[in-house]
Amino acid sequence: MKNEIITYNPHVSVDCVVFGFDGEELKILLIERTLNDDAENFSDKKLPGSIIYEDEDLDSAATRILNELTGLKNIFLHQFKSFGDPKRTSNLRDKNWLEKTTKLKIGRIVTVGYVALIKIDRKIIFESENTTAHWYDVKSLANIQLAFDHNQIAGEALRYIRRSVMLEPFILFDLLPKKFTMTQLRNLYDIVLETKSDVRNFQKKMLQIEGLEPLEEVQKDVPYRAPRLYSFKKARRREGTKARM
Amino acid sequence: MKNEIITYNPHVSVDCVVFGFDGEELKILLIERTLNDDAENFSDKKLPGSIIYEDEDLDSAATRILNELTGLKNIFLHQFKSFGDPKRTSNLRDKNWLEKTTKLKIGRIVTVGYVALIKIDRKIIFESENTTAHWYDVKSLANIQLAFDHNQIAGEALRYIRRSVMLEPFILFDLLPKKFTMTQLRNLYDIVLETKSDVRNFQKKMLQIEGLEPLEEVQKDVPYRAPRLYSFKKARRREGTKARM
DNA sequence: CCAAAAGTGTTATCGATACACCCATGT
DNA sequence: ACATGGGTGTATCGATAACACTTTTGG
Repeated sequence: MKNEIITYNPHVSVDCVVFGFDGEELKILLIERTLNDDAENFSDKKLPGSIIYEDEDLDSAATRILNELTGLKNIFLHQFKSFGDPKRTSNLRDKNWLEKTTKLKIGRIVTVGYVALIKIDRKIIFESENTTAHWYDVKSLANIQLAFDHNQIAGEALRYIRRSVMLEPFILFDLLPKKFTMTQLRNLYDIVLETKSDVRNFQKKMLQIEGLEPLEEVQKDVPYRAPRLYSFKKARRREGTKARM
Repeated sequence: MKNEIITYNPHVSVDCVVFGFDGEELKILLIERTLNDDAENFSDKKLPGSIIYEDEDLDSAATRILNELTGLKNIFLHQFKSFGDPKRTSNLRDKNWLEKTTKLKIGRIVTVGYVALIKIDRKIIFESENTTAHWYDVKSLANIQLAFDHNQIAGEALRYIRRSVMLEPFILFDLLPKKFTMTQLRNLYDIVLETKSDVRNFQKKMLQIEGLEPLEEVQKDVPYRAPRLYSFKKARRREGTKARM
């Protein structure tokens, strides 16, 4: 009876989809997962994520777990969707890995998805005890088979980010260094939204954003005309824009 | 040890925020909860929701549970946010009620929030064994203390719907009868977004929506000039609108 | 004929788009 | 001097916003 409850009762985890931008490609932070076992040795990739603690809020769990797996601190994580397909943990590798690492018999896991946009030069602990974290091209996700349903989760996260960028393009500044050029910003925008922006129109549109300021400074060491740098002093996030008619 | 796991391990529930519109006010579907008990007799209100089954997807659980509690079928429920504050079930009344109704010792519950917009004349089973469902003014939520964190969940649902209406005003047609007047549509729009739309501009904007069609028919039995009726033939939901520049 | 709500058009402004040439720098 | 990417302005179009009088109907 009690045993029955244990398997009945789902566990809850969080998974963090962390995006970065290296100037060329949109990147996603993945963790290498390895299992050395009587049955099998394998190594593949997954999103940073784990089971939540007993007495822990979802947001706090996401922050804690991302920190434990990557060393990242003070990351603004935003919840975007939960995933609860009962078969999402039924792959045999996933089952074995879960039992080894959690030491629990786990019937099913409902996971809460979080996204973050971070500067790619943030210090990440790439190697910890059992895990190594690395940046991968978001593009390449189509060819990588991630653990669990993490391909699906990453895909939903990307769609979520796209929608957010359309509404509030300034969130892209989180992915860029403190000082950046208009071209970098435009490349990023176009990569995320899969668009091709016109250089002049893009400039006009971006300069309307409160807090985006041109600096009296240009990029160094470029083999052509040095582009101007910009920075974003975040004005308080504006309140819910109301449509009026 | 096993016992420890039982309390450690959170349960997962879904809660459904169902909105309707009676022509005057935005309404929310709530369920009366009663507990008659040695300790206390009380009665208050909550969102329709319950613990998910072992082998059940979140979306299916939401559909099933809403049906069980209200008789509603074929309702399009949309997941909008999950709530996992460990204290969300710690109110004494909520604890007692949970133990009585679920017959489980429940440590904590993470709940997944769903919203639906439905026509208010849909047949609802207002009385079932332990529950009675009724429509309440959304306005009045400020003065009703719902069970658990359901005030917060309802608030987030409302904000979610507002954002959705701004982006895709045609979702409002789900709240209106098959034939409706422009004034009804405008009232609804303004109630949801807390705006005051200009009659003429509103008409122009709405008539751009593909699928919204004026009928050769007017409302009957009104003590003034009879307004024209409109209907919405849903063209396939348009695909993700891409921003281009 | 009065009260109540329906219906209807024009103008001004703003934001979005399309588009091409000269400029600064390093080699 | 040349190759590379940087920087800049104008004209058009469509969407939004402001705004007021006449029409229909029931009582």
